[in-house]
Amino acid sequence: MSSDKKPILITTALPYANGSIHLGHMLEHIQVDIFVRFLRMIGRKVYFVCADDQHGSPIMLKAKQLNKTPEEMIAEVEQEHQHDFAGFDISYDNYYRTNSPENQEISNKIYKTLREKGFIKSKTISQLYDPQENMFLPDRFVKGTCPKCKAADQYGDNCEVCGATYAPTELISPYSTISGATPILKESEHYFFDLPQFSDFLKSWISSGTVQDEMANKLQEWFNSGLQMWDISRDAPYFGFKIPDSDNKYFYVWLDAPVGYLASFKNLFDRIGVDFEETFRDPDAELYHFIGKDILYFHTLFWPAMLKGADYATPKKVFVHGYVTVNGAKMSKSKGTFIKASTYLKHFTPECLRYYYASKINGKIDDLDLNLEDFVAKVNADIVNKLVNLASRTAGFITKFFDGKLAATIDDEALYNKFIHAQDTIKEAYLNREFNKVVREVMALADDANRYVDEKAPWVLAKDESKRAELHNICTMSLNLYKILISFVAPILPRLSKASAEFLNVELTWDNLATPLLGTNINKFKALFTRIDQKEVAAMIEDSKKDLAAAAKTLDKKDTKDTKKKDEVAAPSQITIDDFAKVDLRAALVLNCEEVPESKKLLRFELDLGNGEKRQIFSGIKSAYQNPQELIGRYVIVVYNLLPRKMKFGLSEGMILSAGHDNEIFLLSADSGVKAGDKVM
RNA sequence: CGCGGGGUGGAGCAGUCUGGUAGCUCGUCGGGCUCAUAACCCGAAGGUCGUUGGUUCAAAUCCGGCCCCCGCAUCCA
Repeated sequence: MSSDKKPILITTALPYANGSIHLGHMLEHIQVDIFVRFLRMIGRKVYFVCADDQHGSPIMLKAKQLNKTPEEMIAEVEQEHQHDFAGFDISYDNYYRTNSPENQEISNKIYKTLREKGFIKSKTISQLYDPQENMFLPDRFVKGTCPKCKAADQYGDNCEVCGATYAPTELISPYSTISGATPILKESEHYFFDLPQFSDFLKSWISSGTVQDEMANKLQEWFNSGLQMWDISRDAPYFGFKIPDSDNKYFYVWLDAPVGYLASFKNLFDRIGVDFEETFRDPDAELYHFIGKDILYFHTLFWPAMLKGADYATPKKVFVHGYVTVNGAKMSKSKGTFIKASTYLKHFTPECLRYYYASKINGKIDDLDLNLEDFVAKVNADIVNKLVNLASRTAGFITKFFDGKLAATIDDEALYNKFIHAQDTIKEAYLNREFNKVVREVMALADDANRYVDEKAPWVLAKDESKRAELHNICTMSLNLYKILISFVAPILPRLSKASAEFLNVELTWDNLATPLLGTNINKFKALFTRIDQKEVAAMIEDSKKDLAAAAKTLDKKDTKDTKKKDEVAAPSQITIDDFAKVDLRAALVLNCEEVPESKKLLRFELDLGNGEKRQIFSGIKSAYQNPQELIGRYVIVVYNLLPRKMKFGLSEGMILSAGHDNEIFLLSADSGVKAGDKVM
């Protein structure tokens, strides 16, 4: 951390205006907030900004689905996002948006500069085009049959069955996932950012300590395979900024998204009278980005190259962190561990999660496991039993016997000094973003403090009138230790520290850390932190399940709507007997059937297809069969010659016929007399 | 050989860079205390530090092989 005079410019990654904030996002925002609050506490000037990322095809399409304009939708989402972050006490100096005049202005300026300097090339490319929706299709909106293994319904870029990668144009019988229409090839002129020209610059930029060591290999991999030209334009219709001097071309969302950082700073600076250009033209500007490991590519290649090319300051640090897992596994919607920020806040105060995350944040890129049992234990044990207990167990004496006034001396200088000296270790840990060290250190000290109280046994002294002075000193000492500890964790627990400051009648700053509270008055002690209960965790999980079930329902509705539309377009066509003969249907005996715990729809079947042949098939009918074991022994009808499909939970070798409506789907079964392996005719 | 992270008493983690008696919190058991939000203090049990080979007087720590887990490939037949 250099040059103490310069303000530090800090960002969190911009959440996409396509969904809600969840506990994964919160890891980043809480982490940065703690860092920022600490920097402010030691007197550093910090500007901390974020924004919503609001452009791109997914936004446009989702808004359409919801029957809203993109502008309406992003405004609503932005409000929800801001509300969630505020609920966690994230102390941004500004939360802005990419769909803003500032962002357009800066994006254009950067683009024009890059163009003037010869970093923008144009090239005509052929791309799949949806003739019905009149739009070019991004890879993820094209599906078709894999050219290698002939598996059906594969995405435009790679096959999930055989793992092959290919261009969307190679798909056999491709279709648009938006309209269902068959895409056609259409030519279009695109603009490219000439990233390879920045190869040398990027290598030295990365090796100058801007990213953690762990990421070096990953980046090296990209250099080894050679940097590619980056397509920064998209054809209309597109929700974004029109490219200057172009006809119907728009900036790709990832071009203007990081510029959104600058836009947010500019919006803030214009309001508070800081010179934006001067700040960001200064090559020594202390610009720090915090990001998840998924968007490393954009932040360590394109973004610094763009800034360099446009003569802006490049980031000094890009801090990469891992993901949140819950109870050791990826967040899962069906398990209810995909927890939205707003859902969490209905059950717990932000402090609990802030503390838990802090206790595990180590500045590395490891994934962080939110173990819900551990969460409850740690919050209660550390915050309530140790830390707050220190105040709680001695404050009463001060109020009762000394009218709320603290004694005039520190009882145990050595112990007091030990606490004061810990500040160096703690400061260093904060600056290295090793909040887990901060927490460990503070808890070790809290143990010391509780031990001190125990040894001095103030409750014994309280019974002896002649020992009033001693009692006074001990309780004063204890509260002073509490004051130091609570100052140490103030960036992590802003609410508790605020309440404690009111209780102690003092302002908690880093500067007055070593100044003991002597002879001053404290206020009557009230419970500063409420213990949490495992039951509340269970309630939160239930809430998450409900929440997402509701979301799934509305989505399903939308899907049915879309399907209907599709059906109207492609009128029910008739097939020949030959077409039907291609489908090999057979009866099968259910040998075993069980739930797939991680899935919200699937059951796993083990089937006997006759002649000793056994198969595993997944079927999405969980909703109608709460007790899958009851299906064992039944005969079902199976599409025998369907290509196997690799699913998240294993290989599905065929398809079980079923029929249904809404979300309820029921098995078709065979009448008695049928044997496993019998053909349907 | 895609990349990265990890495997330390029942659970969650520190220690690994800079080899030198294996540590913290929770949980369990026993004891103490009763000021405190069923909180606090003391003690005990429990680990061949994934596995295997090597370097070394000495390896959780350094080097090589192997095994397992997780994330990046988003719930879908």
